[in-house]
This record gives sequence, structure tokens and C-alpha cells, in this order.
Amino acid sequence: MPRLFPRCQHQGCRRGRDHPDPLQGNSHTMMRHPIASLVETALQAAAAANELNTSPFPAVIIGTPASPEHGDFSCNIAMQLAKAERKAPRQVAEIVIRHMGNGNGLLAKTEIAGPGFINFFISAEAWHSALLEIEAQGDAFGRTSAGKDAKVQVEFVSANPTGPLHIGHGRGAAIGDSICRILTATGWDVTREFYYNDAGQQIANLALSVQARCLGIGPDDPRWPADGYQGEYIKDVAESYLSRETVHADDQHVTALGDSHDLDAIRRFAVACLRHEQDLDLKAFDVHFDVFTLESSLYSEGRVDDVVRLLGENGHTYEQDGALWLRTSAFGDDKDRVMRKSGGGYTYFVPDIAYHLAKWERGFTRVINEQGSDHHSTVTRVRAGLQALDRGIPKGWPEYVLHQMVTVMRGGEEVKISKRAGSYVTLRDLIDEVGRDATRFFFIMRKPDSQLVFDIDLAKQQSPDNPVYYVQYAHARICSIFENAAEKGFTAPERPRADGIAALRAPEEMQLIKLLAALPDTVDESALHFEPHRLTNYLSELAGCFHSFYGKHRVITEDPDLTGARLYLLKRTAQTVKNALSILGISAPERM
RNA sequence: GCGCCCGUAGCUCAGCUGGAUAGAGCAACGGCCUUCUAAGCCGUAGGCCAUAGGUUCGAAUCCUAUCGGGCGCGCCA
Repeated sequence: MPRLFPRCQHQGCRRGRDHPDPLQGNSHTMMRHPIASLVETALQAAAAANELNTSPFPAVIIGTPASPEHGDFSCNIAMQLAKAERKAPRQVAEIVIRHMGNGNGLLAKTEIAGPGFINFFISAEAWHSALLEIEAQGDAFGRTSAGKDAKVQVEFVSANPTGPLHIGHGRGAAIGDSICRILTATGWDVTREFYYNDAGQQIANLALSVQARCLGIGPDDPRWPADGYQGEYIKDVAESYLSRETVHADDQHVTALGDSHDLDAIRRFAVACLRHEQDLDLKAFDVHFDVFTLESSLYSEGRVDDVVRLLGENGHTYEQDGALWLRTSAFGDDKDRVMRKSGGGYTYFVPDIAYHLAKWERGFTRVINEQGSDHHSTVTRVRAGLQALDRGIPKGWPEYVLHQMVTVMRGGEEVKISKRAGSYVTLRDLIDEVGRDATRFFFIMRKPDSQLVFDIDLAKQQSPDNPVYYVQYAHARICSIFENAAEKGFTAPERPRADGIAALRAPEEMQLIKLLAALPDTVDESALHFEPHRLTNYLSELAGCFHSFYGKHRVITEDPDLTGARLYLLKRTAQTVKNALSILGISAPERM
């Protein structure tokens, strides 16, 4: 979603404004960063020797070649410099290499290839020592310090309390929660927030619907409210209300008055009831929030009035047709928007602006809103309103992650999701049917930008076709190998002798090691782009790599050194799979 | 009509802030269990990266049009 994220001024940095550079000061990135340093040092040395004259040098980007013949990593700096240096790219590459060391044995070989790539071949010793580093980092392996403990707030789900959470909310919950976990894993100080509307027209409809049910009026009755909520759950709320139950939601308790004529009491009770249900859904999904903000609080604290006054003082509002308008078109919107309706009352986006101003005043210079793309129009409006406040809030603040629609398939047919009709697939139904792990995995396995087909049959299937089982099975299979090894007298984890690890030479072993070492980079990239699917893809690839190794080599052999080395490698593999799953809130079963 | 997202193998999707011969899984076809979990592995086949221009050393990736699909376009949220 390029338009939503203004480009950063920093070289080599894609995300907006002032924030820690994900590759700066990151000691956990195993290979990429040391290589970048080698290249940078070489460039400086070449400049000092007057062999290169470009100043400043562009950011050094270390890529990963598609083909193994091209090494483990590559750098395109020579091609970037060629024009300015007025030299052939390969000639520039030659100069760079001449001034570059081998990084204390990190590099086995450096080549110039193709149009001017510098290809790096990491030494086997360096890969082997990466395993030791992975062991040393333990549960922390995969975590990085890219965020430098800076504050970030993530708002997600934010469903209105008018019904149970549905599939769309589920995707939002899974993506939002995963983003929070990934940001935490990359060293950010994350606050998770849920905002809900407990004041608008939809809530009035909810109250009227519950009241109607209290009075024994159903949807077929002519007295049924025009935009009433017809779901069965409304009947349950009404019954609870009439029997004067007490519900707990967020940090409040609400006891029903049981009076069918007190609409306000019905509203408060219904909101608490449905919020309570949503909390249970989220709990079943293992999704938790730090802060709940109620729309009504923005009114009661005077924040909405403050915002309206500020916008007026700044000269961005005007009266027309009996309504108060905000000149959002002056800030990139298609047209101006009504703030106060001619019949009184503010439109939803006014408290939205107040809410975001409050976020800003709470000190969050970085805020991410995860929501369905059907609410895309709020992005421009909220940002326009914040600009009109003239409070020094950056133009691209807050950032947005918008996820596309979910289609649910069962038995090869689309399951229609309709609040009106009975075929209403809730998040809870889905979790109950396919399980929490599979639900989470499936919701995040595609890029948020892409529409998602959720195949219930596949998600339930215990077969390699099902990516979540495929990944979890890799972990369970390794655990099983260790049980077997223990029976045969090998203690796990078997740390190989100092030179024992060098027994790992087979292509499948080396490939596995390289993939393990890539986890920190993958986590960083995932955080940078707000794309959890990069981690599920990584996990699928890692699991495949392990299964492939398993198919070709025996772990427990006659050779104790080789057995020890392989057990050690598999211990790191299991650890890496578990750590990556853990970052996504998915379990790593030891037995399946 | 306007805005946003998407368009890559028959299907579902990756493709790492522009890089080297475009990848995976499923489906299809052919192999592999007296041996650490077959919930697995190996192989074959499958492509004008929607189309047309442009930017440059280089484009699936960036820009502009066009076509196709989704979402939004309210004094609802």
C-alpha cells in the first residue's frame, strides 16, 4: 500500500518519518550486516586511496541471489556507482574487492559476476559458528533490537459492540496481533488498543432492537425497528437484561435494570454484553489488549468539543445547509465532509479525529491502525482532520494496514457471511471448528493487501497440504527423533565437540543452517512492512528444508560425531521453528 | 464517473524497499515405508508475470494509459 506510507528521507529506508532504522545497531542480524560493514569499509578505503570519488556513497544493500552459484549474498553497489565513477561496473567491483578484507574468516570467497555483482560466499566455519550463536541466543533467537525500545501504538479489531466478531474481524485480529508480536520481537515498546463506538446511530439501533425483544417484538412484527439487528444473540441479551444479570466487559461491570422502558440502561447493558462476548472470542484467539477506548469517553471528556472548536478557530469549518462542514478537500480529500449534522450530533469522523489527537498527545509518534479495507475512506479523512488541527502532526500519521476481504470456503462452496441471514460464520465458530493455531496461521498467511480464501476443509486437514500442520509436524518430528536418540543413549541436546560441528557438510545440512540464520532478517523485514505472511512463508520453507534433510539423511547413525552434530543441528532447527511460531502466537507441539 | 487494492502455472499464492535462467504448495503424471512419525520424501510436466507504452546498465517490481475483479464513494460507522 505505497500511497499510505510516505517515503522516509533516510537512504535505504522505506518507512515514514523519524523512526529507528531496522538495520542500524542491530547486532542480531547474523550475516547481512557484517557484510554490509565490510563493503562500507572497503568503499571508505577506496575513497581514501583516491580510487573512488563518489560522495556520499549510496546505501549499501546486501541482497540474496536467486541461484546458489551466485553465492550466499550479493551486492549491487558497483553497478550503482558505475555511472558517477565513469567506470565499468566490473571495474568498480574490482576496486571494492581489492580494498575489502575477508571479515576474520567470514568470507570464503568473493567474486565479480554478471553485469557487476559482487557475490559473497560465506565460509563453512562461519555458518557452523552461526549455530553456536543461535544456541547462545536461545528463546531470544529471531528477536532483534531494531525498534530501540521506541513507543508504538497499534489499534486493531475495534469492532463495534453490535454483534459477535465475524471472519473479517478475525483476519484483523490475527494480522494486528501478529504485527504487535513482531514489533515486540524487533524491540518496539508496543501498546495494543481497541477502540469502540458506544455512542452512535448503530448503537441506538442496537438498544432499540434489544428493547423490542424485551417487549416480545420480533423482526416480523410491524413495530420492529427499521434498522434493527435481527440476530438470535439480541434475544439472549434481552433475556439477560430482563433477568437483571451483571456483565463484565473491559474494566467495567454493568448490572441490568430489567426495565424495558429505560432505553439508556438497555444500551449500556447491551454494549457491555456484546463487548463481553467479543472479549471471550478474543480470549479464545489468544489476543489481548492493553487499552480500551470508548467513543463516549471522548464526548464526556470534552475532547470532541475541543476538536470542533480548534478546527473552527483554524478557519477550516463553515456552515452550509444547516450543517457544519470541515474543509477536508484542502487536505487531500475528494470533497468536504459534514462534521455536525443539520439534525444535530457529530458524524463519526469527528470523534475519530479527537481520538487520534488524544493518541498523539499520549506521546505516540508512531501509530498503526489495522482495519478492513472497506473502511479505507477514513484514512484520508482522519489525516485531513489532524492536519487541519495544525498541531504539528506529520502528514502521513497515523500509518494504516488495511486488509482485504475474506472468503470462506467449505466443501468447495463459498459460505456466505450475512448478519441478516442465519448463515453467520463467527470468529468463534471458526476457532471452535478448525482450532486456534490453524485459524491464526491461515488468516496471516497471505499479504494483507490480497484477498484471502479461507478453506475450512484444508485448515482442518491433518495432511501435508495443510501448511500449519506441515510446519508444526516438523517440530514434532524433531522432538520424536530426540526421544528416539535418548533411548539409544544419546543425550539431547548433544553439544558436539569443538570440531564435531564441522561434520555438517551435506548440502541439505548447509541449506538448513543458512535458513536458520535468516530468521532475524525475516523478522525485521516482516516488522518493516507490517507483513506477518513473510514469517509463515519462512516457516513453510524451513519446514520443507528440514523434511527434505530428513528424507535424505539418517540422524542417528553409527558415527557418534556425525550423530552428535546432526542432533545439534536439529536442536537448533526445532528451536528456530518454535521461536518463529511463538512470534506469531502459534504453538509448537512436541507430539502430533 | 472518482479513489484505494488486486491481476504471476489449471487452482491458491510467494517473489525480500529495481537485480542475474520467474518460485512454492495443490491438482495431473511417475517413483519411495522390514530402517529416527508416509501428518513425510524424490522426480516429470506446467508461464507472452492482464495488455500497450515509458523510465534505465537492468522491470513481475517504478510511471502513464487500457482491460478485468474486489472494496469504498452517506448529514452510517
